[in-house]
Amino acid sequence: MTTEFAPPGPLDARDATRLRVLQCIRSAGAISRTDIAQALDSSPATVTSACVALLEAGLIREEQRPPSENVQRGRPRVMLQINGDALAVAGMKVARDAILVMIADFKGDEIGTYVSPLAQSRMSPDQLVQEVRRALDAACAALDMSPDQIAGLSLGMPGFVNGESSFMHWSSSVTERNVNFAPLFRRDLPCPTFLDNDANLVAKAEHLFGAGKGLRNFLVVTIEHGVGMGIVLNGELYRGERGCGAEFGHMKVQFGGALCQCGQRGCLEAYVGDYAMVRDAFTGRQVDAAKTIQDILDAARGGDTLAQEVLDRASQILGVALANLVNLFDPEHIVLARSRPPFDHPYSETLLNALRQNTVQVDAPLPEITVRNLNEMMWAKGATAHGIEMVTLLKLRGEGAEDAA
Amino acid sequence: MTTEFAPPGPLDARDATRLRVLQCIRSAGAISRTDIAQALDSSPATVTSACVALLEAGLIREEQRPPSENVQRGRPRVMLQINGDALAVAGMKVARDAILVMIADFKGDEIGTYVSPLAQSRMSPDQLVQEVRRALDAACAALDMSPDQIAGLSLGMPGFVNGESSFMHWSSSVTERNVNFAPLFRRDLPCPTFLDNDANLVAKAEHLFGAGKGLRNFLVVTIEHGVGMGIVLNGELYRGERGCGAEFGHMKVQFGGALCQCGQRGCLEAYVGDYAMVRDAFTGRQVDAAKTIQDILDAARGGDTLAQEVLDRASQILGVALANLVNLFDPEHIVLARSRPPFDHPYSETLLNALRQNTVQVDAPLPEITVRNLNEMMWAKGATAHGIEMVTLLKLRGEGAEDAA
DNA sequence: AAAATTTAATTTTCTCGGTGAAATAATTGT
DNA sequence: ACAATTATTTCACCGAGAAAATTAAATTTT
Repeated sequence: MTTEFAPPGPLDARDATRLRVLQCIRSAGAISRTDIAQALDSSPATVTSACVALLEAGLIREEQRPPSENVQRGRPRVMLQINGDALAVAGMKVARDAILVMIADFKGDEIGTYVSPLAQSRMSPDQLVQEVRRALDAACAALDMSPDQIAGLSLGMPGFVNGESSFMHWSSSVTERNVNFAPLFRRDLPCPTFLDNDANLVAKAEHLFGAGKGLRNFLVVTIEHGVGMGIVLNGELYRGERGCGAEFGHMKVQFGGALCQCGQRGCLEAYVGDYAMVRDAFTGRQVDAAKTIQDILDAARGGDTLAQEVLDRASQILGVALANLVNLFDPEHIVLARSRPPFDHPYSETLLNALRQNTVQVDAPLPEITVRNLNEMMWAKGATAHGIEMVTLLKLRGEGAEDAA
Repeated sequence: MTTEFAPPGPLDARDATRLRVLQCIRSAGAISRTDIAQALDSSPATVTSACVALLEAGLIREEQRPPSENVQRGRPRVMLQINGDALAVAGMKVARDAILVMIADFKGDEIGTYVSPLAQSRMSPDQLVQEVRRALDAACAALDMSPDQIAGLSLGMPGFVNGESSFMHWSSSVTERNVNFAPLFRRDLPCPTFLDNDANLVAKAEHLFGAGKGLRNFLVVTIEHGVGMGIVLNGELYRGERGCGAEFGHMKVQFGGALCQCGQRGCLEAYVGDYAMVRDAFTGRQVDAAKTIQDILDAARGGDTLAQEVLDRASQILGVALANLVNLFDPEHIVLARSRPPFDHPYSETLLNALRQNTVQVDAPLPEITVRNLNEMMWAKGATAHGIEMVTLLKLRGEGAEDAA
């Protein structure tokens, strides 16, 4: 077992082909060599040799009994599929009060989840890495696994992060700025570890497994306490020049508008983030307990005019902001991802109207909008998707190295 | 002389290396084979063979007298440079009252310009192509050239255009919607002709020859009658899924705000476009003649408070809108391109302040902002840049085909 | 049931772009 | 003139991918 946790660099031509074949199999679920060749527009010979390598590496396997559905003449196709048992990865999300952990197999299927509570919501880098270690060990223990079985760990974190170098410019979870986490990970964690912005990871998950499968240009907008975004352009995650783009939550939608937690005014987040809506809906009222978004939804359903107004305004503002994204990026698809509590019907209706009314008018139809009501674990699941991708690259490079040795 | 005007498709590996070498030479101005090999991280042998092909095709040439500056021991390097005389391209911009033409050599240097007046600002597709033909012939005549000498024509047009297929969804210059210009070009024009959005072409020019040279992520914002944008991401022009993105001018900056020429409210353009500023500065006044932006600038300098306010507000709004772009794209660089009349000092100051105050705070410095005061011909020049790129691709593919024949 | 047919996958042979090593070219320094 | 140095070219080779031929595994026909 190697101990080199270098970030996966560019692949040579051969490994790139193997990766393409692997991704083709992954996105198809089960597919024959012939169909892979057709899908990738390459020769059967190339596919065969790539599959030999992937089979030897244990990353894929042949389906044993094709249920002989549509029986054809000729030699039957052998279906290939991802070998889920090949390895396991851990995906984690640093939230305010806990680290959320999901362990997934190589297929992306959940093996189990775990919530590791945090004493404070802000920590030093060292403390954070220790907490990650603790979370990993506890999750493995709870799932009856050994940490050795984890082939890679992907960590999602709010803030400005350069995912390629594991360098964090700033995060609300960390007391320091400008921290290079790579050496800390190497020192304290038993497996290759990758860091990225949390919304980027959700986008990656949608790209690999979700609504963005196979798409080249799409956006994932996360709406929770704050508002985040992941951008996939030309089939790749777009991170910006310094890893601090995609700050949809801080797009200014009103001059001198509502105060945002970032200290500026008029940010989208200051209108549609959970904290902002709670603030607006309960300002100046006698409130006996801490209120949440759920209380607003309940109040609105119960006929509370102010609550209804707050929801309505938020929907409208979000719709206009999304229209801005459509006008700028012209994406194929937008995924609105939210954990608890889910988007409501009236919410979506107002939103879609505002969207339609504020996009530039073309004959072509609007991009599709998918609303995803998930649970908190969507963040950790996003991280597993990224982890699987990273570990795959390591594996391919690793196998290549073995050949050479 | 071939007559196949097929759009340049993807290149094979060999032509791709030749193209990389050519671009390396172009961006360096003059460079030796050894340095090219180093810059492209490839072997000297590869560079040699690519250069042989490029020299044979006449696209580059060896510099005759290296002025023996820093004399070194050993065999002196032979400097290679683009052969400007290799070919000429025409760049055109469809403006409201004229087609602006620039003829440039293969180096990108201007051979000459020409303005071909238009009777109407909106035409049928056929009429437009005829006008283009007329403009080409007239420009060539004026510059003492034959249209046969033009290796390619690139046409910039406002509106939603798919640059890869020459399909126009909509343009303010054309009376019809959803027109495929490719067959019209083939029918009526004597050389390969390419269509794209005008702002995209300015971005291309900045990328090849201007402030964006060598950059991977940058934006070009054009501010004139309307507001446009070209986006370069990962070193390539980003056009969106359907070719109707980058509509920065129609980003909503105010709910229910000022009326835009697109019919919607609150668009950036409705605050900072020329027409909007003129409208704001002279509404409700006794005006004796048609006013222009220049009149506002003059009035403001002369102490006119309303004019000053209009300028100030436009600067501030543009600054906030640019901050949104920075927050979303995190670019290396933003070019503000404008022809007549130039940005003023106070304009830029207010703008930069608004920009600073509305970008997400990171330790990393803001992207650089270049203000470009150009003349009307910047649009046509942008088109020549694109034309050069397209014709280069044709040439490379063409030479390959000749080899085969 | 054997042979023919059909489709899938593998093996073989070949092509071609790129590379390293060796050769050649064009200088300066002694 | 000759050695040293650096740039470029030539040449033999490698390796990834492709076309063609072969083998494999089924069904259909006879």
